[in-house]
Amino acid sequence: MIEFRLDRSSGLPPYLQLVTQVQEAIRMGWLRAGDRLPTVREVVTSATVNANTVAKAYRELALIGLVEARPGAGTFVCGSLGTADAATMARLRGRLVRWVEASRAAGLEDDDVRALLNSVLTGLDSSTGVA
Amino acid sequence: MIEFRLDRSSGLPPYLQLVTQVQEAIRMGWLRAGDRLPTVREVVTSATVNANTVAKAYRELALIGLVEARPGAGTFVCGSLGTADAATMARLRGRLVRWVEASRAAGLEDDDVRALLNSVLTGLDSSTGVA
Amino acid sequence: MIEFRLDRSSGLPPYLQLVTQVQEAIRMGWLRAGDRLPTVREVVTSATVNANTVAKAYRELALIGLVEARPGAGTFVCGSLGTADAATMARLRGRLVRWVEASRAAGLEDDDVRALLNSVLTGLDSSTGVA
Amino acid sequence: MIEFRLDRSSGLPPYLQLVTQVQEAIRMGWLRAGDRLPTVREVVTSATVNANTVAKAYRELALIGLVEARPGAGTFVCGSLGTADAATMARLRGRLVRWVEASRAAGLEDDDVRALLNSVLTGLDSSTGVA
DNA sequence: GTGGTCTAGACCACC
DNA sequence: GTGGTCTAGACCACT
Repeated sequence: MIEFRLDRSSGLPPYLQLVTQVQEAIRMGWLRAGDRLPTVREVVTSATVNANTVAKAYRELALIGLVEARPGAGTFVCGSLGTADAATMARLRGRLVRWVEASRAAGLEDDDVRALLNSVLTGLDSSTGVA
Repeated sequence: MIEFRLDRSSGLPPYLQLVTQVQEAIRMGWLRAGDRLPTVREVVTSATVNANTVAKAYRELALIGLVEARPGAGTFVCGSLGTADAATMARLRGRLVRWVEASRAAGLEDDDVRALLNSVLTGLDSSTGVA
Repeated sequence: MIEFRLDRSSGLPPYLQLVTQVQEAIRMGWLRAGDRLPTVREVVTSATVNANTVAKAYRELALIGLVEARPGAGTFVCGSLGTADAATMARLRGRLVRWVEASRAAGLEDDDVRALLNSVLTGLDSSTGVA
Repeated sequence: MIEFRLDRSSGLPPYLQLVTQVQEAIRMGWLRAGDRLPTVREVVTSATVNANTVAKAYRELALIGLVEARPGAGTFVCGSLGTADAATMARLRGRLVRWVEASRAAGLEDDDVRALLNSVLTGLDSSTGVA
């Protein structure tokens, strides 16, 4: 069962954090079609957030088609966000874990690591500057 | 000179996106103490954003102490976000670039890549589930 | 400018009525890309509905991609629901108007007319019954 | 015997869909006074809906006076929703069928067709806009 | 002034 | 018990 963690200081709206975490869990294969999400009321108590906020997140996931709400029964995963096969994912994850360890050993904080990945993904290069 | 990019659909408030981008540029070494940020007016035209929004972002950066506004002259970087030395950074970046290439070759989207890094940074593992 | 009409006794949630009416207006060509929807607060006063309800409807339209919300500016149509060309639509509408007139002359109420269309669209036939 | 079809994504509460379908069947002449509705249990199995939901729909129909529950025997149609005589109805239906065929040939979807009828019934005209 | 989000609490529909 | 909607009112971000 997925467990939500809300970062109140991130600036990202709580309901979007919930949406993102479900998407990531599906991406990572932690949630699969048929799995049940925690009930709105469970999230309310575990994440100290308002029921409407959770409902909004679930509804948005339902609109995207990732999730299906069955009143009286719960909310169930019904879509997928395709990544690679399990073996490939494990290999990539292993390489990434080692790279993160090296980065941390070099003194990088998590935010530095994220910034670095961000710059690589957006094609920004240290030689050209930012443009 | 840093060039800002706003993602209207990210959910993150524009002014926070500006703040983040300056921080990342400093982290990456693209901006150093003494460098001038673009004027509010320049950002307004290049990023189609309201002047108040840019001013708010600069004010926030000044509060953190990363930036200093010199009336009449502009806004200048005056702090740093320590990472590693240039050589180490280049090496780490090189490894990361190759890893990203491998990930993309395996069919991963940018969001998949970010989710994967996120899960590694937060210590979440595919074997343990989400907790 | 579209004007909303809410039917409190229809059983359809008010926010869905708003969504539907915008969709229909776009379908009919009454609203086109670039047109502005009434502000949330305008709808609140004209349709005696809560601001959150209107916001929910607008947000749903934005998620579908039919509409774009520009904070501080308003909500604007940015998608289309393709029907036929204007001439064809006018011809079809003309035939339908005459058919409706004939139906009403025969004593049919609006609900009868809708039921008839419904049965034709769903392929139900008077000879086979309902199955 | 009427066969119910529930559209889970329509936003209309299931019990109201059942009510509407009985009304439409009566309007169309598929159900007449004395006809028996399927038992609650039959509907439950055929339409994958909860018994309470069916019971609620039947109760609603009884309140309107369209239906009568005879304990131990079943639920029977006992009212009518007057339309025209059979011959007129057949003629109108025939014209409508041809019109729908023309509309579909022109590329209209069912929702387009419904929107068009709606606009004609409510007296909205493409020339006057929406008011 | 614009839309967006969050909270609170109520009621409904469904299982 | 489940999710869904509506209301009310507050605060935020943006133009």
